[in-house]
Amino acid sequence: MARTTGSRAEITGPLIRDKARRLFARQGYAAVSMRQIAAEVGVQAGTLYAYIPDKQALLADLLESHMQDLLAAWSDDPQAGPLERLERFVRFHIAFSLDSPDAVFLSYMELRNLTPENFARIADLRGRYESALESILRDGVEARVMRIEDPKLTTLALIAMLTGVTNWYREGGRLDRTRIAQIYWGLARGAVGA
Amino acid sequence: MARTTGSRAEITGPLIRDKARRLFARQGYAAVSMRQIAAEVGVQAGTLYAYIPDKQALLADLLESHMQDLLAAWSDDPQAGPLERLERFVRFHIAFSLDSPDAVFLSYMELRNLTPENFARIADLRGRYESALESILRDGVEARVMRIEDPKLTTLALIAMLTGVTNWYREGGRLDRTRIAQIYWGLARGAVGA
DNA sequence: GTCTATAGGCCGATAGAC
DNA sequence: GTCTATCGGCCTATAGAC
Repeated sequence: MARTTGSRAEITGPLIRDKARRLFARQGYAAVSMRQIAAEVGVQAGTLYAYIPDKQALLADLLESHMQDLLAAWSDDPQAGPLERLERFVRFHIAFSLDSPDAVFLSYMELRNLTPENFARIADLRGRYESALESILRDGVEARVMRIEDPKLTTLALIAMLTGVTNWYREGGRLDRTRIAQIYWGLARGAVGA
Repeated sequence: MARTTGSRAEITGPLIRDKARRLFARQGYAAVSMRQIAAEVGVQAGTLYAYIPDKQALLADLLESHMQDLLAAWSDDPQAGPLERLERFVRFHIAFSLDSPDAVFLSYMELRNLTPENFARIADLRGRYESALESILRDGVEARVMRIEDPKLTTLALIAMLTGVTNWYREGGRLDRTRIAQIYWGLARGAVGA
């Protein structure tokens, strides 16, 4: 079966998502036009609509699949002690954030540009991720290896602190990834009173 | 001297800034149109241009005056001990953030939509604020009342953590402001190893 | 699968009346 | 100081050719 001239469907689909993710993260969803995305991909604007229903669906898809990836990649170890589990969470979150800085940045920056239906679905996924950390903190308090005034607020505070890494991290900067993770783990451990 | 019919210059100017700040914070700079701002203010779109040169200048003005306010409001006490100074900084930052959540949110969300010239000016102000915290941390390490692996990274981490309060705080929520400040101070104190 | 062309609309900003 | 009217441009999304 002959291929249509110029057909590159196998790469165009993922490429649209990659380029859109990058542009949305750098300029913001509303500031990026479909023409810009198309130009980065190397197709005409109309072609994008063979892959996505509309711009909103593209954003929702990027955010939802990021949250799904994040949840799928995280696995708690209920056998381990709370401090060990927290350390794993911190290192996991930092590593994931540094591997996918655009997706992470986007996912906590562009929730407000989702339609209510899309927002609800993605906020629910985010809530599950937060719960994963919160349960570690509650177990740590119960086991008396952590001192935490308010586990819910501490969860949000720790995630905000860790996610902040995407605001300043640049490849080849002063600190390497292992060192950064080490420093953040020290901060988190201290914050929970361990 | 008779007033021009409908003239309300004394309130229109500040009102434009107030409404723009709110809209930019909620929807993002690029997603808000001048017509939307004008509608909120209660004037026609053209009228806005009697007060501001263009949309970009409006954003830059909001961000710059916020940073100026922040810097003017913060006063360190070099006589006090590092821990006392850190506590004051944490409580100040939380109080300021809860008093002006839109401005704070905007100022760390919309830097990317500034022109390079505006960005440089405002990033410099932000840098001064970060330096205020960093010098406290360095003094704390020197006085051996804090244990910090990397004062620069810790500065950014703490500010990200504290500023995160604008992401979830709602008036009349579960925790009151004093309680929130108390909890964050506990987290910060632990994070710096005190 | 991708293109060209375009519809229909909203955008930022300006000109000039009152 | 504010209005109305409008310019020129860019936007999302679609239609139809190849």
